[in-house]
Amino acid sequence: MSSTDDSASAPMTDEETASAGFADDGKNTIGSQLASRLREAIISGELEAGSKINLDKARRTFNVSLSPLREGLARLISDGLVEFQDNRGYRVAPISLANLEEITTLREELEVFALRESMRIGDVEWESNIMRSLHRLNRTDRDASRPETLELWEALHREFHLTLISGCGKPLLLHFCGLLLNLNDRYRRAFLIRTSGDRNVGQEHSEIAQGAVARDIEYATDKLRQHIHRTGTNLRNHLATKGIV
Amino acid sequence: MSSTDDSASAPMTDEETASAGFADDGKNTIGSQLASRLREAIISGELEAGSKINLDKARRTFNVSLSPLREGLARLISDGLVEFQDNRGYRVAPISLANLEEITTLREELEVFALRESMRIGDVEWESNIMRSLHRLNRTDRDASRPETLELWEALHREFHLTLISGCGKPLLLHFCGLLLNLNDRYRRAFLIRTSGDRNVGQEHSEIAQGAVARDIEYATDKLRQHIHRTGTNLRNHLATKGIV
DNA sequence: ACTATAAAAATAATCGATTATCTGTCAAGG
DNA sequence: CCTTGACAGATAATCGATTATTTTTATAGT
Repeated sequence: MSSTDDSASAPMTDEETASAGFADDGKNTIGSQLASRLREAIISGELEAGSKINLDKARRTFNVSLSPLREGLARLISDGLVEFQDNRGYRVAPISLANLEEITTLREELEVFALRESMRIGDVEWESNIMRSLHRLNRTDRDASRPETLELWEALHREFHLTLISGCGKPLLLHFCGLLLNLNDRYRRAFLIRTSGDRNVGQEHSEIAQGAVARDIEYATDKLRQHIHRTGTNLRNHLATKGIV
Repeated sequence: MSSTDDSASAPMTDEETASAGFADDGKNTIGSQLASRLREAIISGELEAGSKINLDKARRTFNVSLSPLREGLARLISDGLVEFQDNRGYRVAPISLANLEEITTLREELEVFALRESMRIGDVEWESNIMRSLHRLNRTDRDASRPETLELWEALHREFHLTLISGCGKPLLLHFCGLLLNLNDRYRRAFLIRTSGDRNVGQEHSEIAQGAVARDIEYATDKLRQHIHRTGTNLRNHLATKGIV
């Protein structure tokens, strides 16, 4: 919980926006910056799942000292992306079929619960945010050939799912869902070059969103559950193809 | 996830058991030891909720250098017991009525789900562990007048609840439940000098355990949910008494 | 008096070097 | 041959000092 996070913040053209005043928000200390860079490196698969993280090598790679490096790695432990053992250092959290299935199951439980709660107590602001996130997401194509497109889509997708459940008024629950989303994204970015042809993900998102703002609890939660489940199934098949147990 | 944890480990008389060989398990590095000590200090209320943690003062108090101190604090962030902000340091996570209610709600959702899963796929080993934990717990009195008794009971209680759901085969879920249990315990130790007179907690635990090993899903999950809910209600009243919002 | 600004103190973050621990290798003994 | 133990190299953990940032205090101007 807490800690200066970022990932899919808000608009902002790109850079530090050297214009108005000074937006102090995000990545300040070296440790924070490293956490972001490492998180991205792990989720994108740049750092191989299960591989050991040599501190000295990493120190040189990122041009930093040990203290902030450890600081950054420590944060990724909270995210479940890095594992640690005393005197034996850090390693990128491994991936497995069982892990993917657990993530999918828990997403079905927690995200659906959070959506239900959001529909129960969410306000108009929440509704509006959903429609905005949906629009942004659906206006962005996920082109496998261009990685930068992919990253943008991932960020917007994550944003959409989090916005959907942001009305639930439960910080801890949102935290858990955010973690699961993170973990799940790693699998998608590693194995899903394209979504399976029989799905229209854009429409799935639209249906969920519309059900949510219409407060049709049964409809919306059903659609969300199916959405999560399908993604899980797809990913499972891709994993199987690559022979991962 | 991961990281060398301890809290309510296993038997062990008390000390490091200077007898047989060398049990390398737990608290090795200074950072790990600190994490344990700090965790205990926070849960027990020794470190006041919401208070700032001055690094320099803490460094002198615990007779350590900054590196391991930060290391230890970083781990407690994962536990949700400490909050952090760039350039502004650490503070003990605050407590509030809303927070307690969320913890209770999530425990009802997650622990009950984990129990259901455990009953579905748990093996005989799991059943046996439950009976053992139950017996240990019920043989231990919770005497408010002696703090050391209290700590032992807390450890066994935590152990019981975790054992109950340990058959679910879902590491992430168990991790979440462990966090929630931690957070919840802080409230109990801070505000529940004695359990309310109209409860027989020992019997509640027995009923849950018996239902679990008998694989009576409806009965066991109902009892667990009620158990968690009652604890939440009790704590809420105590908080209200002390004027905490 | 009240705000705004600047200096000073307190505090957090980082660095480079040192110390402790682990891991693999190789030789001696069985 | 296989196991055991000592050594050496690699790696992680810790320290003390330095640098950067924030917070407080003091000062000047209105």
